[in-house]
This record gives sequence, structure tokens and C-alpha cells, in this order.
Amino acid sequence: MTEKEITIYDIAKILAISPATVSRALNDHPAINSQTKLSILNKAQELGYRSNTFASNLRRKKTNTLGVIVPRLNSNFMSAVLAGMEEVANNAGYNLLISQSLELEKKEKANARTMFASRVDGLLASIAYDTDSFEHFEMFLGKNVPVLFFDRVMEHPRCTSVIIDNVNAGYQATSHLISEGCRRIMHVTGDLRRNVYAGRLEGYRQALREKGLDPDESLIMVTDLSLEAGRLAADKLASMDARPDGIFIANDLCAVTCMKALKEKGYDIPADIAVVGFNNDPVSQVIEPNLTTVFYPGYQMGKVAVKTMINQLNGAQNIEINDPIILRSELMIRGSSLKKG
Amino acid sequence: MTEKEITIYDIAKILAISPATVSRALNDHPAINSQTKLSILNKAQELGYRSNTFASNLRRKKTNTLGVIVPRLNSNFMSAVLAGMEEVANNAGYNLLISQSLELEKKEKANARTMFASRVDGLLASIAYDTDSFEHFEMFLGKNVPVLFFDRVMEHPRCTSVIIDNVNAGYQATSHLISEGCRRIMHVTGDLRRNVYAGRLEGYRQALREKGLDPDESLIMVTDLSLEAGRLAADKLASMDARPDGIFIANDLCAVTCMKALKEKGYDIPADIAVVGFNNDPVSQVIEPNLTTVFYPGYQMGKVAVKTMINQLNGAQNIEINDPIILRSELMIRGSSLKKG
DNA sequence: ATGAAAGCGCTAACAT
DNA sequence: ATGTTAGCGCTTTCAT
Repeated sequence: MTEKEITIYDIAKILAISPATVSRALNDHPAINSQTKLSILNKAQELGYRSNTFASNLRRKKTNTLGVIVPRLNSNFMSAVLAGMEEVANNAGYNLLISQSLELEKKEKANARTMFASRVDGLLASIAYDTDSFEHFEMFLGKNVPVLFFDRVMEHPRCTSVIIDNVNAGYQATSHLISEGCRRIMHVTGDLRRNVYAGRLEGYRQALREKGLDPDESLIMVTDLSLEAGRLAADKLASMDARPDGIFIANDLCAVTCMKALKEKGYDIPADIAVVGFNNDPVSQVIEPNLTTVFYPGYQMGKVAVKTMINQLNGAQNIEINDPIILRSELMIRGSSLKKG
Repeated sequence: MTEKEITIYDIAKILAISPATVSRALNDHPAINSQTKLSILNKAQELGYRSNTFASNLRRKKTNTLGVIVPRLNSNFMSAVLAGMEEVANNAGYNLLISQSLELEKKEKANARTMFASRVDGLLASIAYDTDSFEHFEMFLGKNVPVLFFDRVMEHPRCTSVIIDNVNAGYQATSHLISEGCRRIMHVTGDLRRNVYAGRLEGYRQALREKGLDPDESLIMVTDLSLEAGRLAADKLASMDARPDGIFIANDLCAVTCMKALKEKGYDIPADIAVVGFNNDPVSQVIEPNLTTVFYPGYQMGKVAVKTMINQLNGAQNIEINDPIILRSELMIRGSSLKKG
């Protein structure tokens, strides 16, 4: 039933030339007569030839595939990252093998193994909440397959990172709250093993210290940033004696749930309590008042990550020099934090 | 620099057996002595052997890769679908090559070409808003590569579909509004070339007719279901002489924006106007009042789609008998539609 | 500018 | 239960 696949031998035979010439023509080899090349290309087209990537991969020991492991696909941010990655990858002739860890180190490891077995040329990863070990990435380095981290990164001398300046973003968010008159600012964040959350917390502390506000550790709440966590944060806030007048939450979805809970409790946002989120998720513009948040360039991050990876694969990039690549983020000021108007 | 890759020949030589035996052992061939198998497996492990999928693919003319094309990755629904697909695929030894069309037929076609060139064993697709042509799927069928559609499907005698009963879901949603006392129900939907939207509209009409309510075509609004569309829907509703008392919107995100706009205009939801959405997106539980919506089993849909595909690939499924597979959906009744309490 | 030929690593038909 | 062998389709050195 299946139509026979056309190979370069078929084309060679018909054109009475050698397979080598056909292969060269198809790969745009310079030393091929342009007439010959043209006739080969035409014939290939006519016969519906498609190159057999396996034979090619087998021969060249390259897969032209990049593995991507993300915590979850279902965020606006990740979707933007992937769109950016795909664009650059496609243009450079690479495929993407994408998988999600669902925030579990265990699944992340399984994904990594699959990628390894598939012999991806490079691996791009953003790590799960609970990942501690680097071991599942080590095997790639062992085979000289570059590993690049983006957003949620691991420090490793041989791995490049593409990130935003989380410290600065946290600093901006907190400074903004302070400048709006907040003096007691709560911070809800995620697993501090992850750079993104540790950084934002650090920025929060910096801003407080700089303005002479004493960081009160009881105002810091480490959660899983789930919707439920947002509700819990509101409960905690409401139960405090010295009630906070501002709250900085490291994730918009969580922040939105928190806002909702606060409103139910009768708080006026921002008058009673100002709120700042993180991610510029669409919901930030759905909730009322609209949520002040930190935009971060997912699309660009995806593009930069893949570009960097491909440069490394092409040897254009010195792998020894792998300082983190830091992208700009931006505080989007909206109603939820504007006490002063 | 790169460590030498271990092949079955290396293992064979060390163990003084033939490569064929090694291959069989590694593939769990029944006719292999369990002692031999064990020693081969141990040695493989010890040497860090990994099978070369290209050589294997080349030989077997199979890639063990399924292509997946979705409109967008950034929805809760799609992310659930993909998680389901991944689980089944991984367990069956298949990889997933995932790409997004961003709702553009043009990109969908480009994605399809990439998948084709990558020789995926099967293609799973949910089609873009504006796709008219089937041509980019035809090439797969030409090579006997099965194509399965899920959620947003195209009718084709040789393609299986995995869907929910959109007509029934639309019927349930609308009937619910009617039973809550609504008499003039607006319907905001997406491109009617897509089964999901056409079906929901059909269900809406059925429910109205059944209750003796005359479907008023001016109450039907075809949009791109974007956030902006939600605002426009609210504007339209407010501008109508005979004002609707209920609205059924075929997408939660759009519904939420619409609700927000309605509340700004001073409408009381559900008293003035009852709202029903679609998808059971997390935002449906963030907006106030919580949004009544239709849950639909993404995770299960993904699992079923891949299972069906793999069955077809294994010849276990008769490809000629490909009635659509219909999954259950469920109306989640919440505050936004409860006029009667 | 083109060709001959070897070989990438694996699998499967056939043989024992 | 195990071995022999051919070949999947391509790329690439070496020759011409």
C-alpha cells in the first residue's frame, strides 16, 4: 500500500549520474555544476523525494534536534518561550523535542533520559520546583552535548543560562510598593532553591533595607505559588496583628487568587493593601483592580536560548565563556498598587 | 573530546557473541537465554551503551515519533491534553514532536511539512481557526501515515477524530440558562468552520427551539474569542434594545473579560445577566461570581488520542472503521448563572 | 566537477 | 538459542 520512498539512488539512476552527485546537489555543495544541480533538484521535486533524516543522522552523527524540558506548558510565559524557540530552531533547520516535568524532579529525570536516548544535539531546560540533583544533566555533558538553562536555572561551569535579573525585578517591585507608601510589605514566593524565587526575595530585602525598613522574616511566606497558596496568603495576612499594607507575590495566578480572597474579606485594594504580582499573565488584566506586575520577555528568552545553543553547536560560541545572558524585565504599574493615584 | 559511543559490536566482541544476539537481548527477544540476556544487559549498562535510534529507525523504517500540531500551547486544556499524550506515548516507547500553529493555517502547513520531513509515524492535530485546506494532511495519507484529529477536527474518511459532543455541551449550557429563567440568550462563539464552535452553536439552537424560544440570529456573535472579543460582546449586549438576560460564551477567557466589562457597566451577574463559559479554565474560579462553564477532559482526550493512534500503527485498530471517539463533558454550575440560587 | 566505495549501527531473514 | 549476512539511505574521503 505504502508508496515507495524515492532515494538518491533513484534520482541518480534516472539522471545517469552518481548518488554522490545527487547528495551534493541536494546539500548545496559548491563544487556542483549549476546545470546538474538544477536538473537534480527538479527531478527530486518531481518524484516527491524527501531526504531520509535517519540515514543522514546516522552518517553525520547529528540529529538536528534540540530537547526542551519545561516545568509546565500551560503558562502564557512558557508558551511564549516555546514560540520563540520554535521560530529560531525552525529557521536553523532544527526540530524541537518538547516535554514537561510537571514540576517533578522524577519526571524531569525521565524526560532527560528520553532526550538522551534520542540523542538530541543540545538540551534546553527550565527546572522543576523540587529538583536538587544535577546528575540527569551530567550525562549530556559527558557526551559533550551542550546543556543550556533558561529562567529556572542551575549553576554549572559548563552550562549557559538565559535569565532575567530577578533580584532587580524584585527590587523594583518592592521599591514601587514603598514609594506608594507601603511600610509593611509581605512577600509570597516559591521554592527558594530556585534562582527565580531566591532572586526576587533578595531584591525585596534589598529594597527594604535601602529604604530603612527592617525586613521582618515573618512577612515572608514560602509556598508552591498555587491558587490555594494565594488564599492561604490572604488568610495569613488577615490574621496578623501588625497588618501588612502591601504584598508582593512572585506569580500572577497566585496573586489573583489572593486578591480575590482579600476582597472577600472586605479589604480595599489598593487602599488597604497594595498588590504586585509577577509574569504579566493575562489574568493580571482581568482581575479588578488590574494587577501591577513584572513583565518578562518569554518570546525573546526562547529565541535567545536557541540562538545561543545553536552558536555553541556550531562552535561559534566559546563554551568556556558562559556568563549568564540577562534579559530585561519591566514593572507594569496598574491599579492594584496605586495608593497615590 | 566526545567519548566514543558504545555499539552492539563492542558488547558482542567483549562477550564473544554475535551482534545479533546482543541486539535481540536488548530488544527483549523471547528466544534468548536469560543468562546471556542478563550478561548482555549488565555489560551494556556498565559500558554506558545507548541504542542508536537512527540506525534502528533506518533499518526498521519507523521513527517511533508522533507529530502533534496544536493551535496554541498556552491553554490549560492543551497542556492537559499534552500531558495525557506524553504519558501514553512514553509508556509505549514513542516520542512526541510538538508544534503550535498559533491559529494560522500558514504556520500549520509549515509545521506539517516539518513533521512530514521528520517522518513521524503518525500525526495528531487540532486545527487552527482559519484552516480551510486539507492538502497538508493529504501527504501523510499518501504515505500511509495515519492522521488523527482531536478537539478541532476535519472530517475525512481516513482520519479518526477524538472529540467531545459539542452539540450536547452547547445544549446543556443553554438549557441550564433557560432553566434559570433566561429567555433572551446571547451566544458568543468562534469561527464556525471549526466543529467545536459550530457544534456548540447547534446545541444552543436546539435548546432554544426545544423550549419554544425563537432563536434570534442577532443574538449570535461570531468572534475570535479573544479577550478583546469579550469586551466587544459586552458592548454589543449593552447596546441592544431588547437586552439579553443570559449569555453563553464558547471560551472561558473571553467570558471572563466579558463579565468584567459587564460589571464595569453596572450589570449584576447573574441577576441582570447570567453567564456560562466553556473549558473550565482556572480563571473561571477566579472571577467573581465564579463562572459556570463546561469542563472537558483534556488529559483523557490526550491519552485516548495517542492510544488510538498507536493501535492503528500496530494494526490492532481497523483503520476503515473510524467513527469519531466521543468523550464526556460536564457542565460545572457556579455562581455566574444561578439566578434562582 | 563527478564517481567509486566504504561505512555509520542496527535488524531480520535465513541458517544452524 | 545463536550466528551470518545483507542492506536500510546517506555522506564523505579519495580518486579521477
